[in-house]
Amino acid sequence: MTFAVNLAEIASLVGDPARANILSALMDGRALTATELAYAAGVTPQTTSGHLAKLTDARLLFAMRQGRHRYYRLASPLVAQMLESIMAVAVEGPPRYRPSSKLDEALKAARTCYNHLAGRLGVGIADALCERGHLVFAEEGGEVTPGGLAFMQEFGIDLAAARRRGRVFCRPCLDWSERRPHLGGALGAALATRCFDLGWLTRNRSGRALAITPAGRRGLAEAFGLSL
Amino acid sequence: MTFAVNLAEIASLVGDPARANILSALMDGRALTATELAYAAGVTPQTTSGHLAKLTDARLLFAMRQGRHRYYRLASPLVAQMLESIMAVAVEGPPRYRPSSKLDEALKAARTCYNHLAGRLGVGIADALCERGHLVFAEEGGEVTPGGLAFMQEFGIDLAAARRRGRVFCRPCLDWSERRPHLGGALGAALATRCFDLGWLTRNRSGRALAITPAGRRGLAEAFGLSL
DNA sequence: ACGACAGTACGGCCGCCGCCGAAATATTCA
DNA sequence: TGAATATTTCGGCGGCGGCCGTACTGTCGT
Repeated sequence: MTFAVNLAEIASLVGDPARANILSALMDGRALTATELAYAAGVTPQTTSGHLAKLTDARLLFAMRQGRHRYYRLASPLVAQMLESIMAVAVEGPPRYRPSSKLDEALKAARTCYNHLAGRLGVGIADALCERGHLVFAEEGGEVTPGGLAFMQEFGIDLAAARRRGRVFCRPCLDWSERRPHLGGALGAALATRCFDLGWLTRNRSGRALAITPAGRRGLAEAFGLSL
Repeated sequence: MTFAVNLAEIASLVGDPARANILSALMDGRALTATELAYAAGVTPQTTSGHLAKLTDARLLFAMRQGRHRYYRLASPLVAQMLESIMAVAVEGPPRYRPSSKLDEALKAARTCYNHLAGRLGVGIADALCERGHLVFAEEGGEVTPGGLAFMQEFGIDLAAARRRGRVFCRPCLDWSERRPHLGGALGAALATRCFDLGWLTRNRSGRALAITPAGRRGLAEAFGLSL
């Protein structure tokens, strides 16, 4: 049962609260320093250092030195996908007492998921795209229609660059707060990037929650018919 | 950080070797008794009982009494998907010494993945379907073409019943041994069931590995052009 | 060169949790 | 009813592993 051994090994790495916090903080695809992660994990830097070493050894994280800092990021989209799928199970979990903090509320509204948009915003955009026939999620995996490609192009997305990334182009990604799919993959990432470039969305400092700017409010309403 | 707490909670449940063995044994979607799972986990029934209680409390497993037996199965396809995604990360993992046992070899050749086909067999079938234009996995999620639907119908699959299941109809599922997608979702399950019904495949006792019958060898060659 | 800061080893403490043996409860079969 | 089997509960043992304090190695700025 060598496979199950590996299964347990990876899962137990995620299974520690401090490490789960670290991974969770990296879910937006950014790279953070060891000290920042120590703060996110809620333990001392020494302890964090040990955790980071374990996660890096297991190839869940990738570290790059830059001066006297060490930036850590998730090793691959596969890792982000794994964390998402665990989240999806976790929120379905036992009917426990679940006090929803203000932070959680912000996360539910709009956040990044690895590098694409999630939360009510992400699902809303996906819904709008589906409704207009730009995207088909219906019963199968997901596909962009020719009309959808044209729409994306006009929206300012470099489709050729997105395809070149080597990642899955269009992936439905189960949103753990909305329990419905939003747009992932390279296209989802490109769409998110474009929204940032347009100044429609800004990252909350130290968090995955996103804020929608006034311009974003207008733009999203016009482009996708969203009223937020 | 209430979300990360749940993340760690679920992951740590999977992170114990005994429990990972249990979950792994249930990955084929069947329901097994506590004693069978004790054997699979490699621990005594008492210990297993404790593990099963934890997994059931967390809604990873679902238990149903039947006489003096208690049958346990995965609580939902979501759980199976989570386990798959952890596996996917695990096999990409560190370049450790990985002795491939005979059992592993059998698993790599053909196995069930929750309730559809995986391993070289599963990937081979998916490839054949793609090659003939019955299925499109290329860059996006995955979709069955009209021709594919007709093929499935002719193959003896009740498409209406498959659609009614409430599950995703056609899902690409990353094969952790082949590292390429095979056919999952309700359609994948229906296809697997049909192969069993035709007597092409038989389950290995106490395991997810599958054996291909002589009739199966002929049938798979004829229907999908597979030479195994 | 020196101090400040980021990050990393080392050592010891402590608590959680998995493990089993023994025994209790439940259900079937004779 | 009584024996057999399936499963659970309880109690105690043992070890792994996370935690921090202390101390060491780099790297930057002045």
